[in-house]
Amino acid sequence: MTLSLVEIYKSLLKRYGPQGWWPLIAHAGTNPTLRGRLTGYHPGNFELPNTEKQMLEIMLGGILAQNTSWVNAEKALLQLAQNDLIDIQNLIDTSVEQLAQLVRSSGYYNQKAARIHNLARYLESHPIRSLLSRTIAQVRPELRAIKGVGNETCDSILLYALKKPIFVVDAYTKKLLVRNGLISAISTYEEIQTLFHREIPQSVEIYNEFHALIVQHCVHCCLKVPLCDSCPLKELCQKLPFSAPKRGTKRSIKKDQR
DNA sequence: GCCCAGGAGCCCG
DNA sequence: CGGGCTCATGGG
Repeated sequence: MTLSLVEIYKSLLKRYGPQGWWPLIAHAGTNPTLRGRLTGYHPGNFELPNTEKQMLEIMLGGILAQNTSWVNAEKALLQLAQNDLIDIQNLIDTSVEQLAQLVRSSGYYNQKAARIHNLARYLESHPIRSLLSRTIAQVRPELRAIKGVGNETCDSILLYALKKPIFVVDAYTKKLLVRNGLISAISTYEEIQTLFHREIPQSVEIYNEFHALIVQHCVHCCLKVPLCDSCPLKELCQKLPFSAPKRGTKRSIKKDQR
Protein backbone atom coordinates (compact mmCIF):
# COMPACT_ATOMS: atom_id res chain seq x y z
CA MET A 1 0.00 0.00 0.00
CA THR A 2 1.38 3.34 -1.02
CA LEU A 3 0.11 6.87 -1.18
CA SER A 4 -1.13 8.15 -4.53
CA LEU A 5 0.13 11.48 -5.80
CA VAL A 6 -3.29 12.98 -5.15
CA GLU A 7 -3.20 11.80 -1.54
CA ILE A 8 0.28 13.22 -1.09
CA TYR A 9 -0.92 16.55 -2.46
CA LYS A 10 -3.89 16.65 -0.11
CA SER A 11 -1.76 15.72 2.90
CA LEU A 12 0.89 18.34 2.17
CA LEU A 13 -1.68 21.07 1.52
CA LYS A 14 -3.46 20.23 4.75
CA ARG A 15 -0.22 20.34 6.72
CA TYR A 16 1.46 23.38 5.18
CA GLY A 17 -1.34 25.40 3.59
CA PRO A 18 -1.13 27.35 0.28
CA GLN A 19 2.45 28.42 -0.42
CA GLY A 20 1.92 31.52 -2.52
CA TRP A 21 4.45 30.80 -5.21
CA TRP A 22 6.31 32.07 -7.19
CA PRO A 23 7.87 34.34 -4.49
CA LEU A 24 7.97 37.62 -6.43
CA ILE A 25 9.97 40.42 -4.89
CA ALA A 26 7.91 43.51 -4.22
CA HIS A 27 8.72 46.05 -6.90
CA ALA A 28 5.39 47.58 -7.69
CA GLY A 29 5.05 50.48 -10.08
CA THR A 30 7.07 53.69 -9.91
CA ASN A 31 7.93 53.55 -6.23
CA PRO A 32 9.50 50.16 -5.71
CA THR A 33 9.80 48.93 -2.18
CA LEU A 34 12.47 46.34 -2.76
CA ARG A 35 11.84 43.95 0.03
CA GLY A 36 12.33 40.29 -0.63
CA ARG A 37 9.99 37.66 0.72
CA LEU A 38 11.02 34.06 0.94
CA THR A 39 7.62 32.46 1.20
CA GLY A 40 3.97 33.30 1.37
CA TYR A 41 4.11 36.24 -0.97
CA HIS A 42 0.59 35.68 -2.23
CA PRO A 43 -0.81 32.44 -0.81
CA GLY A 44 -3.87 31.19 -2.63
CA ASN A 45 -3.67 34.01 -5.17
CA PHE A 46 -2.96 32.58 -8.60
CA GLU A 47 -3.54 35.84 -10.46
CA LEU A 48 0.16 36.65 -10.24
CA PRO A 49 2.24 37.23 -12.21
CA ASN A 50 0.03 39.65 -14.10
CA THR A 51 2.62 41.88 -15.75
CA GLU A 52 5.41 41.05 -18.17
CA LYS A 53 7.91 42.51 -15.73
CA GLN A 54 6.79 40.06 -13.06
CA MET A 55 6.98 37.24 -15.59
CA LEU A 56 10.53 38.23 -16.49
CA GLU A 57 11.42 38.42 -12.82
CA ILE A 58 10.29 34.82 -12.38
CA MET A 59 12.31 33.67 -15.39
CA LEU A 60 15.42 35.37 -14.03
CA GLY A 61 14.75 33.92 -10.59
CA GLY A 62 14.61 30.48 -12.14
CA ILE A 63 18.12 30.83 -13.52
CA LEU A 64 19.49 32.48 -10.38
CA ALA A 65 18.04 29.73 -8.17
CA GLN A 66 19.79 26.91 -10.02
CA ASN A 67 21.43 24.71 -7.39
CA THR A 68 21.39 27.67 -5.04
CA SER A 69 19.42 28.65 -1.96
CA TRP A 70 16.55 31.02 -2.65
CA VAL A 71 18.01 33.49 -0.16
CA ASN A 72 21.16 33.86 -2.24
CA ALA A 73 19.25 33.89 -5.51
CA GLU A 74 16.92 36.58 -4.24
CA LYS A 75 19.77 38.85 -3.23
CA ALA A 76 20.98 38.71 -6.81
CA LEU A 77 17.48 39.38 -8.08
CA LEU A 78 17.23 42.45 -5.87
CA GLN A 79 20.53 43.70 -7.30
CA LEU A 80 19.11 43.38 -10.79
CA ALA A 81 15.89 45.12 -9.77
CA GLN A 82 17.74 48.02 -8.16
CA ASN A 83 19.61 48.54 -11.41
CA ASP A 84 16.45 48.48 -13.53
CA LEU A 85 17.53 45.18 -15.04
CA ILE A 86 14.22 43.37 -14.77
CA ASP A 87 13.94 44.60 -18.32
CA ILE A 88 14.81 42.73 -21.48
CA GLN A 89 16.40 45.62 -23.37
CA ASN A 90 18.41 46.79 -20.37
CA LEU A 91 19.70 43.26 -19.83
CA ILE A 92 20.81 43.08 -23.44
CA ASP A 93 22.51 46.46 -23.16
CA THR A 94 24.46 45.36 -20.09
CA SER A 95 27.70 43.42 -20.46
CA VAL A 96 27.89 39.87 -19.16
CA GLU A 97 30.80 40.97 -16.98
CA GLN A 98 28.69 43.64 -15.34
CA LEU A 99 25.76 41.28 -14.89
CA ALA A 100 28.11 38.77 -13.30
CA GLN A 101 29.09 41.23 -10.59
CA LEU A 102 25.46 42.04 -9.84
CA VAL A 103 24.38 38.41 -9.49
CA ARG A 104 27.48 37.42 -7.57
CA SER A 105 25.60 36.36 -4.45
CA SER A 106 23.79 33.59 -6.29
CA GLY A 107 26.98 31.67 -7.01
CA TYR A 108 28.11 30.42 -10.44
CA TYR A 109 27.82 34.09 -11.33
CA ASN A 110 29.74 33.96 -14.59
CA GLN A 111 27.59 31.15 -15.90
CA LYS A 112 24.37 32.68 -14.65
CA ALA A 113 25.17 36.09 -16.13
CA ALA A 114 25.70 34.46 -19.52
CA ARG A 115 22.51 32.43 -19.13
CA ILE A 116 20.51 35.53 -18.28
CA HIS A 117 21.93 37.26 -21.32
CA ASN A 118 21.00 34.26 -23.47
CA LEU A 119 17.45 34.35 -22.12
CA ALA A 120 17.14 38.09 -22.71
CA ARG A 121 18.26 37.74 -26.31
CA TYR A 122 15.70 35.00 -26.86
CA LEU A 123 12.95 37.17 -25.35
CA GLU A 124 13.97 40.05 -27.58
CA SER A 125 13.01 38.04 -30.65
CA HIS A 126 10.20 36.14 -28.90
CA PRO A 127 8.29 38.68 -26.77
CA ILE A 128 6.68 37.36 -23.59
CA ARG A 129 3.34 38.57 -24.94
CA SER A 130 3.71 36.22 -27.88
CA LEU A 131 4.73 33.29 -25.70
CA LEU A 132 1.52 33.60 -23.70
CA SER A 133 -0.60 32.74 -26.70
CA ARG A 134 1.44 29.75 -27.83
CA THR A 135 1.29 26.14 -26.67
CA ILE A 136 3.68 24.27 -24.41
CA ALA A 137 4.64 22.07 -27.34
CA GLN A 138 5.59 25.14 -29.33
CA VAL A 139 7.45 27.09 -26.65
CA ARG A 140 9.21 24.37 -24.67
CA PRO A 141 11.70 23.33 -27.37
CA GLU A 142 12.66 26.95 -27.89
CA LEU A 143 13.28 27.56 -24.20
CA ARG A 144 15.23 24.31 -23.89
CA ALA A 145 17.44 25.43 -26.75
CA ILE A 146 18.63 28.41 -24.72
CA LYS A 147 22.00 27.60 -23.18
CA GLY A 148 21.45 27.51 -19.45
CA VAL A 149 17.78 26.58 -19.53
CA GLY A 150 17.51 22.91 -18.63
CA ASN A 151 14.44 20.85 -17.85
CA GLU A 152 13.59 22.31 -14.48
CA THR A 153 14.29 25.94 -15.32
CA CYS A 154 12.34 25.56 -18.55
CA ASP A 155 9.29 24.12 -16.84
CA SER A 156 9.49 26.66 -14.01
CA ILE A 157 9.31 29.36 -16.65
CA LEU A 158 6.39 27.68 -18.40
CA LEU A 159 4.41 27.07 -15.21
CA TYR A 160 5.23 29.97 -12.93
CA ALA A 161 5.96 32.77 -15.41
CA LEU A 162 3.74 31.84 -18.35
CA LYS A 163 1.06 29.98 -16.37
CA LYS A 164 1.04 26.93 -18.59
CA PRO A 165 -0.03 23.56 -17.13
CA ILE A 166 3.24 21.66 -16.93
CA PHE A 167 4.66 20.07 -13.78
CA VAL A 168 8.08 21.12 -12.49
CA VAL A 169 10.22 18.17 -11.40
CA ASP A 170 13.25 18.81 -9.22
CA ALA A 171 15.62 16.89 -6.98
CA TYR A 172 13.15 17.24 -4.11
CA THR A 173 10.35 15.75 -6.18
CA LYS A 174 12.44 12.76 -7.06
CA LYS A 175 13.60 12.19 -3.52
CA LEU A 176 10.07 12.39 -2.15
CA LEU A 177 8.64 9.99 -4.71
CA VAL A 178 11.46 7.51 -4.32
CA ARG A 179 11.06 7.50 -0.57
CA ASN A 180 7.32 6.98 -0.91
CA GLY A 181 7.86 4.09 -3.30
CA LEU A 182 6.13 5.73 -6.26
CA ILE A 183 9.09 5.69 -8.63
CA SER A 184 12.40 3.94 -9.03
CA ALA A 185 15.54 5.82 -8.16
CA ILE A 186 16.68 5.73 -11.77
CA SER A 187 13.56 7.42 -13.19
CA THR A 188 14.21 10.18 -15.68
CA TYR A 189 12.88 13.72 -15.56
CA GLU A 190 10.39 12.97 -18.30
CA GLU A 191 9.13 9.79 -16.65
CA ILE A 192 8.47 11.58 -13.38
CA GLN A 193 6.79 14.48 -15.13
CA THR A 194 4.57 12.12 -17.12
CA LEU A 195 3.47 10.48 -13.88
CA PHE A 196 2.28 13.83 -12.52
CA HIS A 197 0.55 14.70 -15.77
CA ARG A 198 -1.25 11.39 -15.70
CA GLU A 199 -2.27 11.35 -12.03
CA ILE A 200 -2.91 15.01 -11.28
CA PRO A 201 -5.57 17.16 -12.96
CA GLN A 202 -3.89 19.37 -15.55
CA SER A 203 -4.41 22.60 -13.68
CA VAL A 204 -1.94 25.48 -13.47
CA GLU A 205 -3.07 26.21 -9.92
CA ILE A 206 -2.63 22.64 -8.69
CA TYR A 207 0.74 22.16 -10.40
CA ASN A 208 1.85 25.48 -8.94
CA GLU A 209 0.78 24.56 -5.43
CA PHE A 210 1.98 20.97 -5.53
CA HIS A 211 5.52 21.78 -6.58
CA ALA A 212 5.74 24.53 -3.97
CA LEU A 213 4.46 22.15 -1.30
CA ILE A 214 7.05 19.55 -2.25
CA VAL A 215 9.81 22.12 -1.82
CA GLN A 216 8.36 23.23 1.52
CA HIS A 217 8.11 19.65 2.72
CA CYS A 218 11.58 18.65 1.57
CA VAL A 219 13.24 21.73 3.02
CA HIS A 220 11.64 21.37 6.45
CA CYS A 221 10.90 17.66 6.85
CA CYS A 222 12.02 15.25 4.14
CA LEU A 223 15.66 16.27 4.47
CA LYS A 224 18.66 14.32 3.35
CA VAL A 225 18.33 12.64 6.71
CA PRO A 226 14.55 12.83 7.03
CA LEU A 227 12.61 13.89 10.13
CA CYS A 228 10.08 11.09 9.86
CA ASP A 229 8.49 11.59 13.29
CA SER A 230 6.78 14.79 12.25
CA CYS A 231 6.14 13.78 8.65
CA PRO A 232 2.55 14.17 7.41
CA LEU A 233 3.13 11.22 5.08
CA LYS A 234 4.72 8.86 7.58
CA GLU A 235 1.82 6.41 7.81
CA LEU A 236 2.27 5.11 4.29
CA CYS A 237 5.77 6.22 3.36
CA GLN A 238 7.76 3.17 2.27
CA LYS A 239 10.61 2.29 4.53
CA LEU A 240 12.91 1.52 1.66
CA PRO A 241 16.50 0.60 2.51
CA PHE A 242 17.88 3.80 1.05
CA SER A 243 15.00 6.02 2.09
CA ALA A 244 16.26 7.01 5.49
CA PRO A 245 20.04 6.85 5.71
CA LYS A 246 21.16 6.74 9.33
CA ARG A 247 24.09 8.94 8.56
CA GLY A 248 24.94 11.10 5.61
CA THR A 249 27.71 8.93 4.30
CA LYS A 250 28.82 9.66 0.80
CA ARG A 251 27.67 6.26 -0.34
CA SER A 252 24.19 6.54 1.13
CA ILE A 253 23.72 10.07 -0.14
CA LYS A 254 24.80 9.17 -3.62
CA LYS A 255 22.43 6.24 -3.66
CA ASP A 256 19.64 8.39 -2.25
CA GLN A 257 19.98 11.05 -4.88
CA ARG A 258 20.19 8.77 -7.83
C1' DG B 1 36.26 23.73 8.34
C1' DC B 2 32.39 21.06 6.13
C1' DC B 3 27.96 20.50 3.94
C1' DC B 4 24.62 21.98 0.98
C1' DA B 5 21.27 24.75 -1.84
C1' DG B 6 14.53 24.38 -6.21
C1' DG B 7 20.87 22.73 -12.05
C1' DA B 8 23.05 22.65 -16.42
C1' DG B 9 26.52 21.71 -19.79
C1' DC B 10 30.27 19.32 -21.42
C1' DC B 11 33.22 15.49 -21.95
C1' DC B 12 34.06 10.90 -22.23
C1' DG B 13 33.32 5.78 -22.31
C1' DC C 1 22.50 7.21 -22.30
C1' DG C 2 25.00 8.09 -17.93
C1' DG C 3 28.57 9.02 -14.59
C1' DG C 4 31.97 12.52 -13.36
C1' DC C 5 33.54 17.13 -13.36
C1' DT C 6 32.98 22.13 -13.16
C1' DC C 7 30.88 26.25 -11.85
C1' DA C 8 30.78 29.56 -6.54
C1' DT C 9 28.38 32.24 -2.87
C1' DG C 10 26.49 32.43 1.77
C1' DG C 11 24.11 30.30 5.71
C1' DG C 12 23.83 26.58 9.16
